Amino acid sequence: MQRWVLHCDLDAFFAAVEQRDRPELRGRPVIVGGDPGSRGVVATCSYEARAFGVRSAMPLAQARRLCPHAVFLPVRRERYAEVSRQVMAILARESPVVEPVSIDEAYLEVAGDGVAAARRLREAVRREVGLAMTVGVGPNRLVAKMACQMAKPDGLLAVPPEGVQAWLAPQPVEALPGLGPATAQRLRRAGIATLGQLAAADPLVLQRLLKGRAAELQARARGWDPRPVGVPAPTRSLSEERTFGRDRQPAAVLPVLAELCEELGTRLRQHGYRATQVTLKVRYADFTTITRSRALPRPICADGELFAVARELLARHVPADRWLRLVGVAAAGLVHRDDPQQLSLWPGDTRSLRLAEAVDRVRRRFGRRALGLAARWLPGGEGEAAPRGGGPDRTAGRATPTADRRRAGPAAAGAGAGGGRPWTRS
DNA sequence: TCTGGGGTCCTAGGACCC
DNA sequence: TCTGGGGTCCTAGGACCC
Repeated sequence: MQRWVLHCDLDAFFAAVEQRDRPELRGRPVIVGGDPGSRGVVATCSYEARAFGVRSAMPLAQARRLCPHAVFLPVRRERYAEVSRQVMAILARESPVVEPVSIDEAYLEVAGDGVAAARRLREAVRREVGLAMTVGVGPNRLVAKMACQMAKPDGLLAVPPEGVQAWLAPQPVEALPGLGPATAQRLRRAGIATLGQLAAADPLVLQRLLKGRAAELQARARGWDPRPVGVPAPTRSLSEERTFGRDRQPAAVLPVLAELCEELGTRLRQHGYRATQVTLKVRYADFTTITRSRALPRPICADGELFAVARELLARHVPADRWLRLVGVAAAGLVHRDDPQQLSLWPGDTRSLRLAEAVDRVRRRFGRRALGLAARWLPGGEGEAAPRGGGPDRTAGRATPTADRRRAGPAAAGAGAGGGRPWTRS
């Protein structure tokens, strides 16, 4: 029996959920991403907004100029995740082989009639969740995804194996997923503009243009893609970053960096990971971005240990008088708790892991900021004067008034989903 | 116009080792 | 005087995706 790959993609997902939840928004341009006066970009916009030229990743200020009468909404990630789970559950009824790739996309493998399966899925998602989903059907992931792109919005396109080459050949090179503007420009300058030309190109010429990606991209241009469905790639890194409302100098960045390290540490421990590499990311006011990283002698996951490394990288590599618009921290070189080989390499370092997990239990009970690092780095906090080596618990009972305001403020105000004013950031 | 936040993979130079 | 060869790790940046 013929096996088919389906690529399912929810149309204008965030905006569609908002229009579904609030009927008065239907038929109107809706832009999800936040306050158009803030530093931010369009996460998703409805097709009504796209008619005005608004696109994903466009600065919100530009979107407002193009479409001033649009409704601008904040991103309600929890809500979209909930709707996403409903859709994924419908997909799982159709096939045991489902691979979600993002909040609004999944691959499926089915045996038999791929088109009939795609019709059933589209119908079920529309009826049960109230959303439009485009489905591409093909002999592999690549063809299914490209068919889906072409069928949007609210469409279904199937490309049978024998039709793949003829279907691909006339398409522009940038239609190939993974081949972006920079690579497309290089190919075009060499006279390669279509997938047919890429498929037929001299491998030696491609080697010069594309280096290590030459063979893979040429194979894909011919419709070849051996990647299996249903085998999610292991996690390689986790990160947290924040863009400030107004630029800051390094000293004023520390409280944010401390919070990011707490959030990152919590996620690492949730998934049972520890990191052997920490990277600090900084974006300067002129938008140039640097990363500075350090490999660690043993894997870590405690907030304070992450912060110590990140802070040291900041002090060493970022001049104190420069203005920053973003700071971020990433954990890589991940080792998992259950990997016996990795565990035996570092016996004896379970103590800090146990301590961090105990902190997580306290936080689940008393709130996210309990036993936090961040308080002492707030303006007016203890900052550099804080005693060293005391562990995170030393600051718990001494939160500053500033910290107390923060504790009671945004978290409480934003608690009701959709209850907060639009555009307010917590 | 003024540029989010979360990821993956590739390249390339230098250090270091045998 | 003219300066090996190969492998791995570390680090930084860039392309790309949703």
